[in-house]
Amino acid sequence: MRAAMAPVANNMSGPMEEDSELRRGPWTLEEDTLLTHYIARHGEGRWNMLAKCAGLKRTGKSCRLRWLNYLKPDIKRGNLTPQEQLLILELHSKWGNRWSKIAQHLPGRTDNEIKNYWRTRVQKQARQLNIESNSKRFLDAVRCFWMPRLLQKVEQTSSSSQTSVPCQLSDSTVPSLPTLPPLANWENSSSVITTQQTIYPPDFINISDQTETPQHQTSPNVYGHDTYVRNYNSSSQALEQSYYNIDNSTSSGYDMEGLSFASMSVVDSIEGNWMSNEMTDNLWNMDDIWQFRELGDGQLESNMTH
DNA sequence: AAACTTCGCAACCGCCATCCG
DNA sequence: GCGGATGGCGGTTGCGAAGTT
Repeated sequence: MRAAMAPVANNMSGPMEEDSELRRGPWTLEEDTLLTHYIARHGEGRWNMLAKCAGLKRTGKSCRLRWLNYLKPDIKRGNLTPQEQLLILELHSKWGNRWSKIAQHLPGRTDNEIKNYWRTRVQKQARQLNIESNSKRFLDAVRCFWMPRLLQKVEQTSSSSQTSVPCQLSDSTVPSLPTLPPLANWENSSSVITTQQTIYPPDFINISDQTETPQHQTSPNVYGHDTYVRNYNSSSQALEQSYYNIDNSTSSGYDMEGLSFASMSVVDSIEGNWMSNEMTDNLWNMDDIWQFRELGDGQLESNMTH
């Protein structure tokens, strides 16, 4: 789909006549062709000059953006795969809104696309949960629920179709398992959850930028990837036990600083729900596994239980 | 089927850093 | 060292499509 901003010419006149010829809004096929051909011959860079020499009535900035976000041959189009989504979540937890840096780890994806994904999908979930999307509560929820599910989805995808994993993850860019816990706050809360020391295997991932200190330091490696996945692929009960010492018998749920998920048995429902999804469904998002409704006084209940 | 709402995303804007004469 | 040009980045806008009422 193309956004169809009306082509607007600057309505300046007189001395600024040259500016008035500058086009804005959606690019035409002709413009795309001009830009593509020019870059094919002369390469990119010097965008203002490039725009003039190519005969484009566009700013250099506009040309650069059009090329980088749309025309460049290695741009990957289509829905983000679970792998890519997982990677985005992981990297965002490390680097925040540094979209271009995150995009460097997703070949063929642009910072703009990732930014849009975050705003339209991730922040939407935060809104639905009535949590600030950059709050610790939301990040914890993402780590503890969304990312593990994504990981399992990744596993299912890769095992069911070994032929193509759209996201070409190198060893250095394999997504880490959720940077789970900052769990300190959980332990300090009245949560019925007590956490085990390590919830994910840092070794699974090795995001290349080793010079940066993750926002949330990880625990020593305990699980290998296989173990981690096995835990997920085993019964959800075992899953719960392996990740959280959840006392299902004594509580209908747990309270995460006011974020009350319904009983953790919701995991069963959640899995049942998205395990049944078509593996070929590329447009897989959090909605599939993470649907809550408000119960009032800030409490949330998963729709999966219904 | 029409009106309305929400979603997805391309494109723009403004700020900042770097380059270069 | 200075200042303009350029490039890069994150935030925001606005429109058509899709979905809902």
